[in-house]
Amino acid sequence: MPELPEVEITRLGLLPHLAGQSLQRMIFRTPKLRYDLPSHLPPRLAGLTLSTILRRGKYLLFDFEHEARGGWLIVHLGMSGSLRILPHDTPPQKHDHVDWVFARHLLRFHDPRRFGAVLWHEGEPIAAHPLLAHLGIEPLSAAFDGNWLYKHTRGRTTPIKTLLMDSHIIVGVGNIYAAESLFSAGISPWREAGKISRARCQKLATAIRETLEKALEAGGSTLRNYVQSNGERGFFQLSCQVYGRKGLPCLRCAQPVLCTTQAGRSSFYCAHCQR
DNA sequence: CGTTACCCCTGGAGGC
DNA sequence: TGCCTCCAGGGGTAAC
Repeated sequence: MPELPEVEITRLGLLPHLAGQSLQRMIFRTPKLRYDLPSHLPPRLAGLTLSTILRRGKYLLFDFEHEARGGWLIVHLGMSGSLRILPHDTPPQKHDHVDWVFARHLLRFHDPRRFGAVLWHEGEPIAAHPLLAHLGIEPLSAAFDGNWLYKHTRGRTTPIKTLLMDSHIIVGVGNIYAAESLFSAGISPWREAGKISRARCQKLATAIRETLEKALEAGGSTLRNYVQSNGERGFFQLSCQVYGRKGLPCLRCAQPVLCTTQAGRSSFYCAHCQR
């Protein structure tokens, strides 16, 4: 479910409630998500204070840096994961896999499909973690623009959509926002990445940035409702131009939106508007 | 090295 | 109502 904007909104939602709080204990109800849980989270994590939460791609990085015995809690939401702040006595429900009991709040990880990841990292800079070390550029960073995209697509024969979703090149762009960005830029998801002109790379880079920022903006409005004792907070739904609209008229030209499969993922696009 | 196939899971939708 | 099949927004890993 979550792409970069949803993960960032999660980070912003958690931060004011957890920063500066000490972790009292952890509760595991599931032996493993993507990775084994207890073996990856040392009990001595309890007692540490959370200083801040960072994000790299779709990974949330909880900074428990504290004198000599600190480290980082790494959380990835996978396809269906979510993190919520809850009152201490909230009974767990189905698929509530992990609790971090802080002094004032409970942080709870919920993930029906269990593709999420929870890991602990210490002893080296967080950027050195094997899952983070080879991640690509942040699409909202100043360094990401048309020139960067042009340079890094040269020589690539893979379809542009596949490249956009490759986290070793660009992080955070998932299936929905890849489709929406390509529609916005008028580029076919099947276009060979290395053959896209500099001008169109510029257009695409802008489209990616604007698509993500628009989603962030939409999510920002839900922040004040972040703390809920029950029910689904639910991720905001960005209204999609092409994603999920197979067979429906293109909102630009009214031709039916197509859906094909690329690298095992569905690709929605308009063959008339996207070349 | 670049690219692709497969796999980890559950739940919801739609067909019969 | 029930059973079956297919599909889902991620991403690491193995294999070519």
